[in-house]
Amino acid sequence: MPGDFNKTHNRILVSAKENFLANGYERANLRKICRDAGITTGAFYRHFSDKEALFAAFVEPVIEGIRKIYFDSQKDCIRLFEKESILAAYDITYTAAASFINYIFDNLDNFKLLLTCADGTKYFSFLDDMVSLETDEREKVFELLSSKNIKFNRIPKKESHLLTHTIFSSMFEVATHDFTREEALQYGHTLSAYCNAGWQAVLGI
Amino acid sequence: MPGDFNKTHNRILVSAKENFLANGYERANLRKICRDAGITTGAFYRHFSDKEALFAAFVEPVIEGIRKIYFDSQKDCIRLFEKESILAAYDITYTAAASFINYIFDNLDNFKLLLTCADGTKYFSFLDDMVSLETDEREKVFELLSSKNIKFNRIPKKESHLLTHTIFSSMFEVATHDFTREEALQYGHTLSAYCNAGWQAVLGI
Amino acid sequence: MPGDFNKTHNRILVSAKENFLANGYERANLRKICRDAGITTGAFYRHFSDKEALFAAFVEPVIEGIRKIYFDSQKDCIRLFEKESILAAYDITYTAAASFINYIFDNLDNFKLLLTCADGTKYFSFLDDMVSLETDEREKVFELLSSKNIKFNRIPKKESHLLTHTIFSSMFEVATHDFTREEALQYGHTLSAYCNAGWQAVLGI
Amino acid sequence: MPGDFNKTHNRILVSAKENFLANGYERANLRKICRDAGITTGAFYRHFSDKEALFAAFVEPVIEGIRKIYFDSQKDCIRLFEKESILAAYDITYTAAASFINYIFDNLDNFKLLLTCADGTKYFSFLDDMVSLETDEREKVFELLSSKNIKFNRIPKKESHLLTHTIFSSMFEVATHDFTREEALQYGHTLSAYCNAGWQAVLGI
DNA sequence: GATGAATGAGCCTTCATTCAT
DNA sequence: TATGAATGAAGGCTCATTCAT
Repeated sequence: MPGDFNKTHNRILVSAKENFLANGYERANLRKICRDAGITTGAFYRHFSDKEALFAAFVEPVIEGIRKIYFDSQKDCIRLFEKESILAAYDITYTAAASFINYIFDNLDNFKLLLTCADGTKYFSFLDDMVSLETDEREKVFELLSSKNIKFNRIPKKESHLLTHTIFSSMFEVATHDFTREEALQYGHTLSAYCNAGWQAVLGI
Repeated sequence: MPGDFNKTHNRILVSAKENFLANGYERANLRKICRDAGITTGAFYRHFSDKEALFAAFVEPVIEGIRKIYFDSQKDCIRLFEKESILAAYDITYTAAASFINYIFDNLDNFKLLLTCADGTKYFSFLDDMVSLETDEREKVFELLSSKNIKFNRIPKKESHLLTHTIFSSMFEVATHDFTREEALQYGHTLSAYCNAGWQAVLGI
Repeated sequence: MPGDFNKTHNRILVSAKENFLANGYERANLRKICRDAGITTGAFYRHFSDKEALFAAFVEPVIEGIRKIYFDSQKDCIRLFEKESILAAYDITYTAAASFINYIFDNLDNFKLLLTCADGTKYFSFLDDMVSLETDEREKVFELLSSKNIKFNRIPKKESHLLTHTIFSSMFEVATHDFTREEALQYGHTLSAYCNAGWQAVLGI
Repeated sequence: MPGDFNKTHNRILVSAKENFLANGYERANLRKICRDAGITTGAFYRHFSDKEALFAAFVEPVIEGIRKIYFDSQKDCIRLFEKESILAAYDITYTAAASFINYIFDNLDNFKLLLTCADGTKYFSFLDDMVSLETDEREKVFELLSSKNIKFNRIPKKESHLLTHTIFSSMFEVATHDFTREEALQYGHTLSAYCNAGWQAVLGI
């Protein structure tokens, strides 16, 4: 048996995805994953260094991916805000939301794993990490506004964090609530409107 | 030591809370909980029928409590909406948020357990259950609006569910982000403003 | 609470009988027995030295009783055989069976305990002990027959033991197969006929 | 030691047989069984799904086997009885007993386990199940006799059950009373004679 | 390179009995 | 004398990982 490395590798991934999705990282049984993949446990360790590395294979690429999308849209946002106006920045959230959602749907299962099955791995705080990222950016925007002498109701960073959590958690949840891509994109629009209105009400701008 | 039931019981609770908070329900080790409480594992079972019952002792009372508060404020909301106007109903969200947050802070650790350590117990879906409750109520309000011939942009139930998730998850998160009660109450106000504006934008009323 | 010793003692017995009958000696839970009896485990040890002593309270008297009945009927049997004939001895088995069965029904629950719930106690071999007793007696009868020059087909002691087992086990089983006393007595007659015919066929007398 | 599956498997079986025979199913300690087999408890579960499955490995094959033998000899018996006479049917019991006893001796330890160590498993009622089987068959024979207008003393089913118990229990007991195969076969003959005479006496035919 | 048997610490739970109060 | 909390060893079972072959 020449054991086509790639074929085996893929069979492991297929089996692992199924098992992780069904039971979560911790409750998923590595030996069952191997059994379902038609390999031995020993063979597994030729493909992945351990259970967490297997999980990482699904999750790390999309973390990278979504962060890249985030940073890009963040840059756009800042640029727009500086060159044009807050309103333009608000406007761009619709596009940003669509980018996010499209990327999520391009990698749907991986996001399901990341968002609902990561308990017990180092990725458990993914969402909160994204939120922290955005909260920090938002603080910078607040500084910018202040430096431009634009009056607004500055809220504590803690509040900003939780309000931000709102957007991200809600956007990612389309992955876990059986939305089609179309429904999700539609929802992205609704969510942007909702959040933009919310921020305007809270900040006064 | 002849054993004072209440003292031991409390020591178990203290130790359990610590361990559950630190590791989550499943990873928490019952024997360590006992060791930390200064008793043997055998003694434990005089106090609780099993590990899940121990967890339930923290969590069940506050589930009951918060549901009661929810239903009460829901009734108020409907009454106001019917007797007066939507705006009055929007207004009441500030009070409702305060009630929630106060209750959460009256039972802070229990909510931390419920919200972040319940994986592996039957309480894991608490938040989503609350959201489903509220989503159903919201559907009823939509019907009411329709029956009153009030024009609004009715959104799909799925979207409503996720938007609703936003509020609850955000409110409960004050329990897990080291807010003081005052900060939390202040945030409750902000969140209400944010969400009210959001809903108005989305529904068009 | 003056704690009427006898009342408590009886409550323990009632509870124990129920629990032993339902689960057998080993699987019966002493703390449940105490709970059902409305006493504490500590109090129990004032009444019985341990779990086995509690079981013995049911079982030892009837072991004594049935052995006495056995020895009495055995004596009668020998006497008859010596004074009269083998046939007379065969005849007396009908009376002996009736004595046994009546005694069993006078102490029905105790025999159920002894016969079906004694696993894990020193009484587990009660039936076999009875059989051994009778087998030894039968050997003596065989000697007697030989000494009288009565010809018969002497069978190995081992066979005698198993054949004897037949009678005892079958007789005791009326206790555990929901016979009424009348049905059992009737069966006792049938069984005697069956066994007498059997022995005659086997021994040739 | 890289582990030879079959060797280990056999070591487990050897150790398990010893421990089950010595202590019965429930009191046998799985960890001791493993220790005696020279493996860890974890290794055990590669070979058997649980403790009961280990016990079943001994016992299930011989339950199947003895039932097959029973049904075969039952068929022969009915055929003979219909084609020839009751007497022929009585005659065949000698052969049937020999078949049983030979099969028992071909699987001696397994029958010891089944007959004396099965308490706490689902096989505890094996003997009674066999008896019920035979009692039902006997009822059919009674019907047949009636339909042929053969006069006989029909006894209650309850009595028939207990009388039948006699044969089976006695036959199986050769497994647990240190008979050699020859002694047992000899005893099988005696027992058949005994029971045939018994039934003739009781039924009047 | 692949196998798969073995590891071994870990898990929650049970229970007859003891003994300070 | 009665209480009942506590003992503590034992029970069956799980599982990611290792390593001789």
